Amino acid sequence: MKIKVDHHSDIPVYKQIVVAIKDMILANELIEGEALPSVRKLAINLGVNPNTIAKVFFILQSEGYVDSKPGIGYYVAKPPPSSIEKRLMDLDDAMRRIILKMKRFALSEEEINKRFSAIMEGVFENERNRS
Amino acid sequence: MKIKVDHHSDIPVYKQIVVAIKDMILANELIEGEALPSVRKLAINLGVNPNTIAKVFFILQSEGYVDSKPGIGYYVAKPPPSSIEKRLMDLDDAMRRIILKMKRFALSEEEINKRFSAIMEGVFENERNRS
Amino acid sequence: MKIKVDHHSDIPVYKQIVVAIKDMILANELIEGEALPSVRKLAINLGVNPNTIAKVFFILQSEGYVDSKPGIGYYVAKPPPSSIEKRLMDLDDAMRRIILKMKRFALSEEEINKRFSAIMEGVFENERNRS
Amino acid sequence: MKIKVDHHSDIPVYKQIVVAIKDMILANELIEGEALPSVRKLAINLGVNPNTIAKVFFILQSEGYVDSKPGIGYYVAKPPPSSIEKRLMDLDDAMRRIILKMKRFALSEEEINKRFSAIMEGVFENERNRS
DNA sequence: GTGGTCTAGACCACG
DNA sequence: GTGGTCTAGACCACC
Repeated sequence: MKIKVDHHSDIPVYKQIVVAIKDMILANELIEGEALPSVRKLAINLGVNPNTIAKVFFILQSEGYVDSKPGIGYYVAKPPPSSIEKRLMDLDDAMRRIILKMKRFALSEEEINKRFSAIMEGVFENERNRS
Repeated sequence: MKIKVDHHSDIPVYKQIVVAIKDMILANELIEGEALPSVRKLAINLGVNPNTIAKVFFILQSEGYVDSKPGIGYYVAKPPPSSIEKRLMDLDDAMRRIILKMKRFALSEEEINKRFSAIMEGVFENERNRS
Repeated sequence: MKIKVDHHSDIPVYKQIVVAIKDMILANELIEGEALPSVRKLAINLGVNPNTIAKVFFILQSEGYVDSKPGIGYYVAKPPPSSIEKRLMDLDDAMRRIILKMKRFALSEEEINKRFSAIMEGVFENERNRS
Repeated sequence: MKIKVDHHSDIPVYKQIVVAIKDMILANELIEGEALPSVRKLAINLGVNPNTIAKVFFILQSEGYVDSKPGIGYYVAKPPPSSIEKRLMDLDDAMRRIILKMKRFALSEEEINKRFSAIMEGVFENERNRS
């Protein structure tokens, strides 16, 4: 399990890991029933304190993303329905905020469209080349 | 000077204010040479401690966005050239990250385009109505 | 870590400590990766408020001299290259200013040389005795 | 009367002006009996507050560098004897401190001598060319 | 324990 | 009035 942790970010480490794992589950990169790494292993793997990972799993469990089998470990649960839609709306909001900032910096509708297209180009170029 | 401060955000108050003022300068909403509100007044205005504002101005000054005349007040300085370009690149990066997340959640290129257009629609509808 | 702090100097305490630590790093008396004393301990050690030390480390970090691992402590970073050269040029400038003052007080080139030699004598006498 | 005032220095403006005028007197650039500019004129000239200049003159007078003729103005007095020697010892001290810093940054006696000579060269080259 | 942030309140120098 | 500094003390997140 590969998660980038930024110790200098304002977002606390445990939150970074929580959303990273949530996103893996929502993106079906972790499938229902799959076992999560042990607290200790993940802690070493990510270079953080085991307490931090324990907190992460506690939060994920309380929000219904994972189940615990005491003495054995944690398993991916079925994510709450509509959680994916909610996540997408958050992304929409984030996108809207960025667009508003660009607009504030005097970028025209056209210029913003151009920037967006350039980024999309970069993100999807691999697929196109492959086909 | 109107700045929204969220005391419950992970981003510390002083940083929220720093970027808010930076963006006002970069967006030319504050123009070079203009006087900023005094530390104490802004502190009362935003409902934070004067020390917090002092820290904000200290950082803005060390980054070259404002200049202080001790005993008189703070003034908007000429922002380092290319700082606006750098800011726009940061926004591009943020947008790219959002797009990648959407893609990861199995949205197709087309679907992402649609979402983006819908947001742009919302942001620019006023202008279009006016014309 | 021994730093002399003069509370009656015009130079603010936090700046005195900043340059003292910077110079230790530039002089390789603190080596890269070495842990610095904790904020609280150094504060007690130097007889100043923890906030003052926090400010010191904040500045040193923003200038790239140290790195923080929140919850663990501060560590000496690799100082920006050429920072030592810049420091030496500052010293040259200071020396030039002194020489100009002496000249202004009607000291001849010869007399200034003599004063300089006398000082050098005092500074390096130990070494010479040893050899 | 030309004095450089640095509003961003840690040394308060009034002190900067005090030593500047003291040095002019010690260097005989202002001679005994000469009239000093009026408080208001000097304030405008240097771009500082008249109160600051008043304080400067007050200090200079209390240290015996100037006399006041109430209702008329300030005049250069005979500087306290040996004040010039004291000033030179201060300069020696400053020079010694610089040399010690250089030594700390691993410069050898030879290297320091070289730097000093280079600076002296620069300071005295005009004279030599003239002769 | 550590760093990071914030508040409250004080004093100084300067305008 | 202004900025600049410092103290005292608190709370949080993280190790």
